[in-house]
Amino acid sequence: MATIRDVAKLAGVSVATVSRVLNQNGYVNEETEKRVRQAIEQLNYKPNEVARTLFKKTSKTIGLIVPDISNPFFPELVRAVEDVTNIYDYTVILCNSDEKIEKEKEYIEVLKQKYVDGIILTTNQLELAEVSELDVPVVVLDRPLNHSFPSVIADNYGGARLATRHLYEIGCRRIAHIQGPLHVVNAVERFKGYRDEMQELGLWDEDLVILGNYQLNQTKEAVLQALKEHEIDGIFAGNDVMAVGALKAVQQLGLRVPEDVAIIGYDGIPLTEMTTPELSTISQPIYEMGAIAARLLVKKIEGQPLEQIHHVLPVKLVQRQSTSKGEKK
Amino acid sequence: MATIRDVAKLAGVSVATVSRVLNQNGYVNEETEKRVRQAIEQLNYKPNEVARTLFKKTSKTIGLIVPDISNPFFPELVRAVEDVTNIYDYTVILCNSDEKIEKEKEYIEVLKQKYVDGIILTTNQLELAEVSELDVPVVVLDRPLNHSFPSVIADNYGGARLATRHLYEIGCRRIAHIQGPLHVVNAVERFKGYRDEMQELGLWDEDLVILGNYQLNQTKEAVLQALKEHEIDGIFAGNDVMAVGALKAVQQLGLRVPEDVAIIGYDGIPLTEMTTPELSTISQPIYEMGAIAARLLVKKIEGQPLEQIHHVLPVKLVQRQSTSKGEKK
DNA sequence: ATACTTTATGTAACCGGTTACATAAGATAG
DNA sequence: CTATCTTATGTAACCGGTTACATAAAGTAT
Repeated sequence: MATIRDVAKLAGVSVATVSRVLNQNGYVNEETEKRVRQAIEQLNYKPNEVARTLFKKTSKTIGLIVPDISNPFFPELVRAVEDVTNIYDYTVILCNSDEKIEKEKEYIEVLKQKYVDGIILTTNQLELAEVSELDVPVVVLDRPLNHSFPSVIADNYGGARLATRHLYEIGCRRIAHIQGPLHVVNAVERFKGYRDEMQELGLWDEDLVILGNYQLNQTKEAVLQALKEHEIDGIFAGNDVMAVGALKAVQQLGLRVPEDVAIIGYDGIPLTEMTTPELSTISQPIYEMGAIAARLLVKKIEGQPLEQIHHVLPVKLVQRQSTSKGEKK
Repeated sequence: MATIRDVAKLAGVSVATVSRVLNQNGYVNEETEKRVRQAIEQLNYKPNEVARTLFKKTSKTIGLIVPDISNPFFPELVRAVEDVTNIYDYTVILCNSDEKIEKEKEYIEVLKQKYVDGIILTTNQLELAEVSELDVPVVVLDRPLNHSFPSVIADNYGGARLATRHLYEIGCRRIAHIQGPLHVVNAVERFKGYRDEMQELGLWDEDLVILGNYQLNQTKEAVLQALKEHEIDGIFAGNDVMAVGALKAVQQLGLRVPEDVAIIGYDGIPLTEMTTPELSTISQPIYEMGAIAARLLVKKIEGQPLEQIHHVLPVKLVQRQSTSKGEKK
């Protein structure tokens, strides 16, 4: 691997001049520049990014901490972050935290030691104190953390009300909710939206709340149980995977979707189009969320002012077969 | 941020001694070590990984190039790589190539400039010449590239024969194959397995080969077309997503799965359990593939000998409802 | 003609670690 | 008692870039 000193020697100039050519700053004579570029070409010289990082304290790398890339909600988010940061020449270090605070802390430490320029965090557990100690730019994605960092989230509460109301409007009156893990802020927000809407509709009944863990099988079992114990004609699942679990349970009991039990999920991942019947869902602008977070982070890194710190993106109802009963209004 | 010199000053020793304490090499007096550790504690000193990288030329970082993390086959693979490399204290830079040779080359260049210790490549387009110029350890994952690098792949050819034979055994005689993109080596291997098995069974008919692009909608359209033009009672799809496309097409025509048309996919992603009927598939040990590749890479980086360079993992038939016709044998 | 600005280039310190080499005291061997 | 080894520590070069500062020639204003 050729170094800048090799180039300098070959071109008959000092390293400073080569550096000036590379970075296009300072004064360099046209002739000299040509010679330097030739030397670079000839040696196939590529500047060492690590040396540059050490001096400049900026690595053109960002950290992205997600709970689990295998959760089908995240790949698209990650992809968006990668796409956008790449435009600005950043690479992405991917970290899976499994929602474990210990892993998050460890990763943050490692990322700092590697001089990442910024971090996008998808978490809801890290304490304000911990995170604000960070001296790197941070953007919080998908989970409201607190108000000191720029954030990008979707309207969980509103989406939940929308889903609940939709089930009501197609005729459901005994609407159950499969709630996600209680330690996940978004799951709680969605629950609140459901609860408030149900109360407003005068349909609230706490027996209709089913606890899920965002996984297929556990949800299916929980829903089987619930369907046996309570009368239910609509299910609002806290995410799409749990909606599939509900679908499986309903079908297993020989009930029809949506005629006997209508189902709506949450997130709008591609999976919802693959089931039979296709699942209605509250669709979040997943890619856009990632893209906006990435843009915010880049701006923050580059010291540009942010016009808007907190972004709450709208969600939208996507009605498919699982809530299309014809006209039972 | 405290540096090693700050620590040295506070502890009243030289930087060399601090370095010795940190790296546990060379001689250090017990008393001295205690003082140094105290100083480290007091200053909350964390060694600067970049400076270390510059000198040691190893970054404890690897690059992972995949076609597209949004393709549901890859998240689990990525997760496995992350899990395993993390055990050995590596972090992972994730790169999406979209199977574009230009992006791959760019990423490889950037990764090298960042002194990554190794690269895991999921590609089949990069020429031998290009890749062997790399002076970093490389492991090829999921796609056979050539024989100069360690590789981890699953038995695509065998899996395809298995799938085809399975359809035959449950009574199908007009077995179509949805082939993946022709530039993807795996897709071609699967096609060959299908073709050879069909020929051996005396059922080969080239009209039964449908070209898919690994996507849902295009596949569905192609299958609708094929079902109208040809008699078909079994479909072997080149991946699971295309199997869902086939399922949609069959159902849209009012045909029953598996009674009228049996369907089997390939990959074994979680999606296959979420459809109705659940999809039979050829299951690849996805997580294991990623884990093995990661272990190979770490070994290569650390200069350990590899007992085995090329790993071809077995696949297995997972029979579910989409190929369970009762006993029409 | 003098003073100041612009252009052009080089020297060397710096970023924050690691380590080869030098030095020296105490332990052990012959 | 001297030679050699082990233990302990420091000095300074090094990794490969960037840049402050110095120097000087050429251009421009007064």
